[in-house]
Amino acid sequence: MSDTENVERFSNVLSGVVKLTKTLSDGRQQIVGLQFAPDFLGRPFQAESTLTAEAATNVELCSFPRQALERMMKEQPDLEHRLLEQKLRELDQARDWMVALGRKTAAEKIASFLLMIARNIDPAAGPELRAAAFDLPLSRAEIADFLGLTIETVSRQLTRLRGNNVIRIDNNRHIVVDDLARLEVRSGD
Amino acid sequence: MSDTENVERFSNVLSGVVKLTKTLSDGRQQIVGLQFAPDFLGRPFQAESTLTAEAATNVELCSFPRQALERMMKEQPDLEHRLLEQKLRELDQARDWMVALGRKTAAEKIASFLLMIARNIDPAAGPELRAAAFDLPLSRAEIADFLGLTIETVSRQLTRLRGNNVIRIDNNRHIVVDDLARLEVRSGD
DNA sequence: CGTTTCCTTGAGCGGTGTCAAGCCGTGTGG
DNA sequence: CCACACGGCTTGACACCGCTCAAGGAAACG
Repeated sequence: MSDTENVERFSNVLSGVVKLTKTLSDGRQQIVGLQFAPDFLGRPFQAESTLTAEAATNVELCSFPRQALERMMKEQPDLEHRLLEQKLRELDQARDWMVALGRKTAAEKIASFLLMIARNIDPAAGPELRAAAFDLPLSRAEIADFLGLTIETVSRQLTRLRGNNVIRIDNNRHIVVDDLARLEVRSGD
Repeated sequence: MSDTENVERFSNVLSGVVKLTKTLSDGRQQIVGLQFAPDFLGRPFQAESTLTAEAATNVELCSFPRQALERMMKEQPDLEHRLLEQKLRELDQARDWMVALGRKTAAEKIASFLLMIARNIDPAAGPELRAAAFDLPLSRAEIADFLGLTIETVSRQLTRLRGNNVIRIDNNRHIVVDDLARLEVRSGD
């Protein structure tokens, strides 16, 4: 399952990573959100703005039509409350990335991105893990679209982190971070 | 009233513009949201992330403590629903700006910013107005923090738009746009 | 007046983009 | 099994946009 998803439906992400993309008329793209399990997926109450949801990895979804959701919310106010909390979290995340996009250097963006993946990819991991190993859910091109960079800059910055022994890279996708604190230092926060 | 506001309280913006700012440890700042009348202001259900709300212009607020809001929401589910819709709009706006921050040039950022102000500053104006005149609610430094640029770049791009007769500038703050379509062409969307 | 703050303008530099070449792993067909 | 093509990634050379640093103008205010 790595196709574009219809946003007129709603889903829970059971496993995998879904990317939310916006595209300018001349083709420039920006990934504006990543949804990990067990996030909720969809935008109720309005015609969607020009937003595309696409699987970034193999994804398992629990999906149902818009009307079903809105009916369920009427019957069960608790559901609307949980939806609100999820959307508030997404808003916080979006604003964190705005700082990265607007004010961080390429090196800081890459470090922040790796940290964010390390902390989200394993749902079981607590907030205070010291090391991490994971497969990148995005290609270099997708990372570039997420960070507002080019493929080449992403590649150069990853090579640089490897050269400084902050990360190891296997198969272009698998990343090992022995000391997350060293990444954090470079994330600019 | 142009002071920092306590985010442990909640408010309706009755008039004026409030800016939401995030700051990195070394002082770099990014404005992550602008709230116009009649927007709602505040972040329920959780310790606030590091977000500062500050009046950008003279502002009138209708403010009340956190607990009052959460009590009112329990009693009146409709309120929680309206809050959800507002937060969904804020999320859409945040994602629009992520595209601007990540993928637009300085010139496009400035054009997009002016368009956005023109459309929000007068709550009465419909979506299809052809011309606009308004006072910028932000200083050059604040515009820079909003667009991920420097003061100098903001100034140069505004001068350039004036040189091309797309806008007129009085008193450094008052902007006149005779043809919004010409701005839209330069906004990159 | 002088001072301050905000803004503009210029000169030069650097980080990131652009363009181009080549590498590596994988799949495909002979 | 090899030859080849292909996509994803890396690396290098160079250009340019936007940043840095610096000087000075304009308006507000003492």
